[in-house]
Amino acid sequence: MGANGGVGAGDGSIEVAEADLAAAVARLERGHPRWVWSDTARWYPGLLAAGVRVERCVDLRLSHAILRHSSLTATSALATSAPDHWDTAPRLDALASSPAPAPSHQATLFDTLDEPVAPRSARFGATRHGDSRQNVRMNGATGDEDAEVPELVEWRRQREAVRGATDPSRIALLLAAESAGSLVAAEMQHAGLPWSAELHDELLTRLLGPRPAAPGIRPARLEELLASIRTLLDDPTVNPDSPAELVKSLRRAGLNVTSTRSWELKTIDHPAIPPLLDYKKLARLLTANGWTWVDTWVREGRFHPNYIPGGVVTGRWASEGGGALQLPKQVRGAVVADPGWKLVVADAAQLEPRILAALAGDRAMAAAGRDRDLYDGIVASGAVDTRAHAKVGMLGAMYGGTTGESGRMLPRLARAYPAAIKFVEDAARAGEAGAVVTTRLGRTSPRPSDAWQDVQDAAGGDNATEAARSRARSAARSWGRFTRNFVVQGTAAEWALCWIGAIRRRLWLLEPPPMPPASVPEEAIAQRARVPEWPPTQPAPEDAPPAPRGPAPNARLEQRPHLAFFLHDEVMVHTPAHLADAVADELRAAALEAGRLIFGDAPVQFPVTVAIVDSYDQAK
DNA sequence: CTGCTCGGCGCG
DNA sequence: AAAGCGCGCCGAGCAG
Repeated sequence: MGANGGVGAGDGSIEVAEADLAAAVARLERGHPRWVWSDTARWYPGLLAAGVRVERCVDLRLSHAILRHSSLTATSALATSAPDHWDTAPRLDALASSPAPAPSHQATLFDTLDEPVAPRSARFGATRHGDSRQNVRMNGATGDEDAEVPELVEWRRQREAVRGATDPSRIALLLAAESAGSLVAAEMQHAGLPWSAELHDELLTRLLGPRPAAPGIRPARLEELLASIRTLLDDPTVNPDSPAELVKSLRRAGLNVTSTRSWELKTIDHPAIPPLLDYKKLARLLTANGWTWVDTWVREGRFHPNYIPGGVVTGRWASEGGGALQLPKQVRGAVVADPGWKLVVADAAQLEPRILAALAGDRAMAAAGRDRDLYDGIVASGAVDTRAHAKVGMLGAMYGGTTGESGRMLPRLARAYPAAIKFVEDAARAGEAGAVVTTRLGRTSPRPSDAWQDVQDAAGGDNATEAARSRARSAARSWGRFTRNFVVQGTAAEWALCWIGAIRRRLWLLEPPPMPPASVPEEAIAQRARVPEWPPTQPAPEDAPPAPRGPAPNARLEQRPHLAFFLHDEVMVHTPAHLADAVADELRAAALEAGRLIFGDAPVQFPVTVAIVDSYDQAK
């Protein structure tokens, strides 16, 4: 491909220098295309760094993973073909710092108007090792050239899989939501979570004492506690950071413990236990979220974790770097809005049991959650006597708990909500039999491993030992607990993806300027906020002037209300203060939208609690 | 020295 | 309360 700098080549493609890539994407973005690329995590961070936001995309890697395993597309060419590089391609964001040259990956841009309209496409390839240029190739509608574009080939294969699916609308929605989520993930990493290193230091100093001169030196408070522990256990050298050593020391002191878990220690009455529990709590704070953590992960007032959409089998996100999804409540006071900005924190109330009610079509449970706390509603129905019982009982039903309080609640819940309980029981039975289960939108659980199957087979014969049978039963029940939970957790994750996708679109269309001009009253701004449909239906025709929708693609998203954090069923938006109320409304409206997208008119509500705060610890 | 597992604990 | 699901990260301890 020939010319540099946007000059057309003979086949209708253009090629631009890498330095011009973001500008080219920003220009094309005005036509509201759907970018189809190999991997959002590979392509989008660079665009964001250049100040370019895209409206929508297809993430072929994430979509492929769903389609490969979904029971809704099991007979598709994609699912029945041999595994290829789409199954094994690593996420490429991590390779940026790798010494090895990154493999060539392509991205293709085209419009996803339904066939038979042939897509106009642009394509750019990864920079080759030692090559500073980047290709953008604009194709005409001819199919022969398209066939050479691996992304276009894969995209067609995926479309065929969706078209032939048992329920195309479900899987299509899942792919749209997953891809929208990939955009959110990259944008949140880009914008970061507002984090005050100063407040964090104050918090650590208050709890641990001043920062030690070097890592590895215990802070003053830990030294004090250590001295007490050693004295009270009469063991001047015990290291409480070593579970094995500590358990020996405790037993030498006459304490009958089998581990050093906090919950076990709490049942022991001994003077060494309180300082030991304090020590463990503070030592955890120091190692997980202490000064080293701040030095490592907070830069210029932001924590930039790497979110990994689809990183969990159930469809939840994972994260890496800084433990973003495990931020202890202890340190959330360091998450503070910028001056003149607010944090709007929302979480879905009792999301998983509500999801179960909707999945199972359980009208009684739906009614229990209508316009109130679901667990309160379960109590009001007379099924159980306290909210705590309702909660532990429902969690046990969804996780497969059989013992204790949770197990005792199950028969009562089964009487009051037979459809819901049957639903999770059926999912468990399927797993125990080695079958797969599928979420509402079509994400399917993995098959049990060969080792699992071997254990089952070994227990099948007439001469199987009792030990083998017992092992097989145990493994079967364990996998049943997994599949039981998979349908609920996985569908909840789908709801959450739809929620954040809707939030993302709504926030972008919220009134643009970070601060309103002095002459415009704030009320007028809120009223101008408009909400189109999501997922997007038909893009504007190519030859029509694009409708004015939202700010320019290269408006800085971090200067506008934006998602700053997402934690399974909870979101945080960082917003100029004058838009906080409007943001809160959008979060609620987006939740309504997510419920309708996935469950249509099912009479199940998905309420969210919303708090407008200055720091994260002020939320709920 | 690196790389691995384990115990433990943070989150939903 | 610590059972039943899903994760990531830490230090300790061990193997190579």
